[in-house]
Amino acid sequence: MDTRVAIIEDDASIREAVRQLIDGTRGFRCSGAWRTAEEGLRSVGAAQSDVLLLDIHLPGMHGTDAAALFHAQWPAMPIVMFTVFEDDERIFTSLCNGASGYVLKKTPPQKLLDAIVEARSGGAPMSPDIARRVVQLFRTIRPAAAPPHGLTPTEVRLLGLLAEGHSYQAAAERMEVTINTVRNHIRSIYEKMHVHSKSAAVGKALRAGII
Amino acid sequence: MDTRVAIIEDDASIREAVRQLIDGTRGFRCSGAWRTAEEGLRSVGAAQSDVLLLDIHLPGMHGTDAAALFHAQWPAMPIVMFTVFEDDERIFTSLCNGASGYVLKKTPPQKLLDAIVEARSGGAPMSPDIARRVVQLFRTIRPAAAPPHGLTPTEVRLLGLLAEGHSYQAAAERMEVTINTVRNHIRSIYEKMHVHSKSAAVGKALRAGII
DNA sequence: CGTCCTATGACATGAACATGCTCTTCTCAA
DNA sequence: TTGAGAAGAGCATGTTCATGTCATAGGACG
Repeated sequence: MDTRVAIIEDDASIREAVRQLIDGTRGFRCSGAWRTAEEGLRSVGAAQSDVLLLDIHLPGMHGTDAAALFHAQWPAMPIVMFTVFEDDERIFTSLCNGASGYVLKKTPPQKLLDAIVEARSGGAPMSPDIARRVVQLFRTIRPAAAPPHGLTPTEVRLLGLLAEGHSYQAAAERMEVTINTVRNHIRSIYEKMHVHSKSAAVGKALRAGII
Repeated sequence: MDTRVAIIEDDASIREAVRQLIDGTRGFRCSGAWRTAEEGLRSVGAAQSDVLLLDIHLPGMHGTDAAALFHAQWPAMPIVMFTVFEDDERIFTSLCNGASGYVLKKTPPQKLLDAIVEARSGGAPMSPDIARRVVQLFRTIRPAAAPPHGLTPTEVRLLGLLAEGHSYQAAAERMEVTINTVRNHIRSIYEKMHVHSKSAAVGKALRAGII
């Protein structure tokens, strides 16, 4: 299954260039490209995207704010900020608002594709400069460390999809496995978390900061 | 000029393997390899290293604590944690203590060399899993502004019970109403929240800070 | 004084879930 | 190199859920 990428970018030439890069690469497909966050918010859900590329400087709502709305509505869809800005404020806000990656527009095409793949597989793609700043920002803050949960990455991803409201069948399609495999993962999640229902697992996972 | 790498790692076989990897690669040179942080602290300065590879599980002082001492004494020398641990606590402590990278021991040799180069050039090399965790830690410090949700107190209470894993029947008993009433409340919760399942409602409610 | 909203209760039915088994493949550490 | 653990896949069975439709009673509001 192709990786479906949605793009929100106001500069038409950049937008089309990225779209062509994505549609022109095996294994990738552009599921939609919009000029503003507002337009994307109305359409990106229907587009069933795996990853969202989100510009920051947009007409209307800023990308940093839009990230929060997209993340609230589709928490399982990784958001990769795609911008020229590399100031701490925007990086910090974006990541706090739910973005999972942050790549600069000067990133070469292949690296951008790598970042999309990394984001889809649950990673956190960042341009080197950004990664450095993130680590530096880290030293200035004190987030609460989550306790170890013993869940595998697959199980965490599945939990995320369940929290979004997916059925077993829908989650299986997203994860590209059969429903039986999903059942088994759920089974081990329940064992590890000591729960016996989807909603209990989702509740516990969110409160524990696992997802 | 070669990139001079110092290693602190208690496992002799790993230590020697890394030393050979580094010394066997053009452009890299091992400037020293020690078994404990204490030994390293006495020698690494003289060794004039560009990058320090620091294990966490060490006899004597832990790598996470040692990072603070190394960073205080040689602030310009990037420290890359090199470990099997990927729990939030150790990641968090290491980065706060001055480490600028965090790579897992399962990292393939070429990637490890890449990480060293990236660290030397001011970057923040991190294994994909680690980068993901770092970004997730960021999200925990988001100041959540609770938007109005339109749910009645009864509905919120019911949502709380569902999030704890109660079934309709169990929730009905807790609320001292019949299961049919619970069904009807759930129905209006779903309408207001635009969801169609318990887990979706619980997921959305927790992320929105309703419960 | 109607009427909108909330809370309450009921019945029915098809879909989704929870959990009991068995099985293969792969990786990694002992 | 063997064995444990994780991921993946399948099947069966009983339970719970999601949603349709219908109904009564008490506040709130203009």
